[in-house]
Amino acid sequence: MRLTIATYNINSVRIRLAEIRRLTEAAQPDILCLQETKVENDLFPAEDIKAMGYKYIYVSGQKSYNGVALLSRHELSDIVHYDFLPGHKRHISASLKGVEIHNFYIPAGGDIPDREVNQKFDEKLRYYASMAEWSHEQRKKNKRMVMVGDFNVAPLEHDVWSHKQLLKIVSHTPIETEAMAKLKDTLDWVDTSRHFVPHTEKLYSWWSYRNQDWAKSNRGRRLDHIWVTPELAPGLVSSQILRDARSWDKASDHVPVVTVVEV
DNA sequence: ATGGTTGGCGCCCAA
Repeated sequence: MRLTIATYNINSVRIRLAEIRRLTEAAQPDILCLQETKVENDLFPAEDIKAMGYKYIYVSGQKSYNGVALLSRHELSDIVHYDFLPGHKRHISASLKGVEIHNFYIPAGGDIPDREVNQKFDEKLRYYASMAEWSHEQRKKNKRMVMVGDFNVAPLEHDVWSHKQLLKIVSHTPIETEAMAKLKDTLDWVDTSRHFVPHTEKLYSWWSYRNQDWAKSNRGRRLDHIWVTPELAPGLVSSQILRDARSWDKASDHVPVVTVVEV
């Protein structure tokens, strides 16, 4: 079976329905993983999403902040919510044809890259440590897995517009990129975007709202990721970052990442 | 070096 999986930080699901529709028409994902839905479960716009062809909807939401969702054309099983940071709805997972799909919204970490003075930065690093511990445990299960989401870290030199200028900026500090590398090593996760694009080429999935002309300044970062376990890598067909989505009407500051894999 | 914008909520917080 050929599976198309997309991840999209939509920064409020209720005001971004037109953008979700555009993505579903452009990429036709089987499974669409959303982050920052910013809505409680009973207020989730399920009927609008179902009208786009996503009959199966699984959500873990809260008021105002965070919130994740899995939208699927196929019925999923084994819905699980991890609670790595109590009170924050940042994870939902499910299975399809023996493949586990995990959707994460990893904490952004605030502005100051010092865990002693910034509790949010400490929470982010602890979140990564919890994920690494969890991922390491999965070795025993020997399961095919996909992990997607807004990981809020741009790991490589060319995942940011200026490596040198961002080394002290949260999302690209060495302590964060090392935490992500440690997580990646636990299961030898394959970064599907970089599987198809050389590490020497600039690649971004997020551009700040605070730039007057995002395309002209092009100060992007690659914060959104789709990883697969090694046994799925031979089945990878394509992976694309939908840069054009940044110029859609009422765009999110993130754009979707879409990976096609034979499972 | 600083500030810039967006969304949700409600006169500020998080990103």
